[in-house]
Amino acid sequence: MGLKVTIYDVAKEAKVSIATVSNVINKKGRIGEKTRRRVYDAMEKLNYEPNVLASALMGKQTKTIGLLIPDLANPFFSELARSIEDRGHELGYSIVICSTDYQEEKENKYISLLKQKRVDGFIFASGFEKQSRLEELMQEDIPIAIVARDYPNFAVNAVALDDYMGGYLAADYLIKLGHKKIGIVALDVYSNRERIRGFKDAMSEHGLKFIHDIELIEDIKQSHLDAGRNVAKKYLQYDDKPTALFACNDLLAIGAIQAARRSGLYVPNDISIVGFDNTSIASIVDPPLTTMSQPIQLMGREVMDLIISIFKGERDDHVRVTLAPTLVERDSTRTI
Amino acid sequence: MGLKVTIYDVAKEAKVSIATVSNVINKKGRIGEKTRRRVYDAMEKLNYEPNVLASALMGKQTKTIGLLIPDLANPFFSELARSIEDRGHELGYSIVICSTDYQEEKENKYISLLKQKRVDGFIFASGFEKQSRLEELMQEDIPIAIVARDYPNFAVNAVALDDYMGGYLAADYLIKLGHKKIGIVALDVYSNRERIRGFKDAMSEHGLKFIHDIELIEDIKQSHLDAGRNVAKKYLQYDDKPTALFACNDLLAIGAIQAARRSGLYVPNDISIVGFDNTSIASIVDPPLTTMSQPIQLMGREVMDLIISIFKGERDDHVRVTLAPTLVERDSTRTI
DNA sequence: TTGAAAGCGTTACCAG
DNA sequence: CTGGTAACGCTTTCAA
Repeated sequence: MGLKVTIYDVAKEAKVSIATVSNVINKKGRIGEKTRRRVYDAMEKLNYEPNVLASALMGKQTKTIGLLIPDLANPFFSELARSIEDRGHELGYSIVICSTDYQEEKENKYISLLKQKRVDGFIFASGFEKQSRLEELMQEDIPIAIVARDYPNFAVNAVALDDYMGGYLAADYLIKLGHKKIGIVALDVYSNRERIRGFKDAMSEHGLKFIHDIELIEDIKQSHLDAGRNVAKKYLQYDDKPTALFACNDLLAIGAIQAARRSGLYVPNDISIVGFDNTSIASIVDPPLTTMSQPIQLMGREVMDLIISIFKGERDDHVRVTLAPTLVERDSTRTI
Repeated sequence: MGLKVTIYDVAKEAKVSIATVSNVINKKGRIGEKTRRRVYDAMEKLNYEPNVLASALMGKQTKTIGLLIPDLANPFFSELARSIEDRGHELGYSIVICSTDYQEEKENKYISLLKQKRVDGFIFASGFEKQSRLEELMQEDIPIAIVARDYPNFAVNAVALDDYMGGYLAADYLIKLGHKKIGIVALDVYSNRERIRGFKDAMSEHGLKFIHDIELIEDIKQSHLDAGRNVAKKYLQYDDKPTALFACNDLLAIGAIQAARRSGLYVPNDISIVGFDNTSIASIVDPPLTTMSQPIQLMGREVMDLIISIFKGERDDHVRVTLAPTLVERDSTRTI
């Protein structure tokens, strides 16, 4: 009475062949209504659970997808992973999650491990991902999709945020609030650079430009909180200090708020700060953070749907889904 | 040149039988040094990756573990999942994560799904888990381990926090700070009740008792932030209001801080607040939260090691690992 | 409409 | 020390 009931047991119980059982399970071929009933009853009675391994061996899907993210403990990625998981389960897929810590070595190890386990495909949620690694997988005909990260000039299925637009909207908002002297707190990664580009363009359109050099944070692995604090601190030491700061993620923004407070400045009275991502902590901190919202739920859903459509062979061309960010206004900003 | 290189290809390349190849892979039997080399060379040359599915079909492990948690987007659980994932990977296991949202229905669905996929075992990180469901799995001889949740009077492998001690220590700390009138913000779940029991006992030892009735939050699925805010608000409306609040998790504590602020009270000057869990948000909020720390890293590591030891058959008795919480003092508390 | 038999890629047992 | 060969549980022709 254990795990050991196989398709043979069901066949015997229903007095049919295993082929028939297999067919009714997979709804294939034409099967008499009576036999179908008998088979279902037998499965029910024996509490039969098909062995996914065996059927996967025969070429069917494992119904499992590998998800590589930089760090599951980071709220942005855990929320994203959750939304991917949700949509995956809806569609009958399990997700195995691997945190790469932005390390190429780990990434290679996980990819190889998951390949051996015959996952049906990979979702890469930002991180290290050498382009060559992706190309290898595509060569081997393993479905992959990218989320929350863009590979410019590389044909790959991806759903990404319109980072440029996010930066543009953030700038637009701040400028409308009357801010002219604005500082940037950002990491040296592609998405952040895009956001800055959008931000800069919006400023230009209003005849504004940055009064201080932008210093990108190069060590991506360090605490974003600390990094944000440090960069903000520098800005606050200028004689001609900015009246607003645009931080390229919420953690950075919170670090900036802390830096301000430590310099005896009040947010938003003395300085406005806008973040990026709208992770759940944005509404928890004090003051609640005005931030550009990434539609995390939607992104998760979209990548999942994207990779499924690849499974189904619905596309051999490559799609790039671009989602629009929206501004969520809270209390870390004010008119000047 | 794809995924399709099998043990047969390796055998042919190395001019040996597949049995020999299998043996060198699994380091079984005695094999001549020369043939071993030839096999290794062949595997290397062909870029052979063993098919885990096939070997699992033969009774070997899938090297995959199912992890059921209430909600991956909750920082406590994402941090816990991360630590489990880390230890798992070190030991060669992949983790498939399922968020149950405290719903029995989802839980059943995931358990059945993962059984079909032949995971080697289950880790249950709190949540719904009917005891009967666990018993079923144990009957079927599927290894299971519990983490961050205790089943009193039920023989199961578990690593849990000493909740009673956590409550006791929190009370002890607050009392030493001079607080006598203390309120409780907690959920109506086993762990929280234990914490309160410890808290109460510590108070008794000092001849203290609660001046207001404790109202547990019954709707566990609602936003903890809101719930904390509401409960705290009630306390703050009493004429004889408490000078300190003990919240049974960090989110609740943050809700309490917000309630205080909205009533025009300053933390910690007007009221001290201590949380529980020491999730990463505890150090981010303002004021940084004094909280009982759960050793999340250690818990993850311990459950993983526990379930592995079950795989190895190192124990047929049941173990309960109990970890001690420690107080992390930040700025949400002060002497009275 | 149903069933027999040939795989899928491994491991395990038993000869040689 | 090495190699046949029978499983493992399922899907898929191809006949009947």
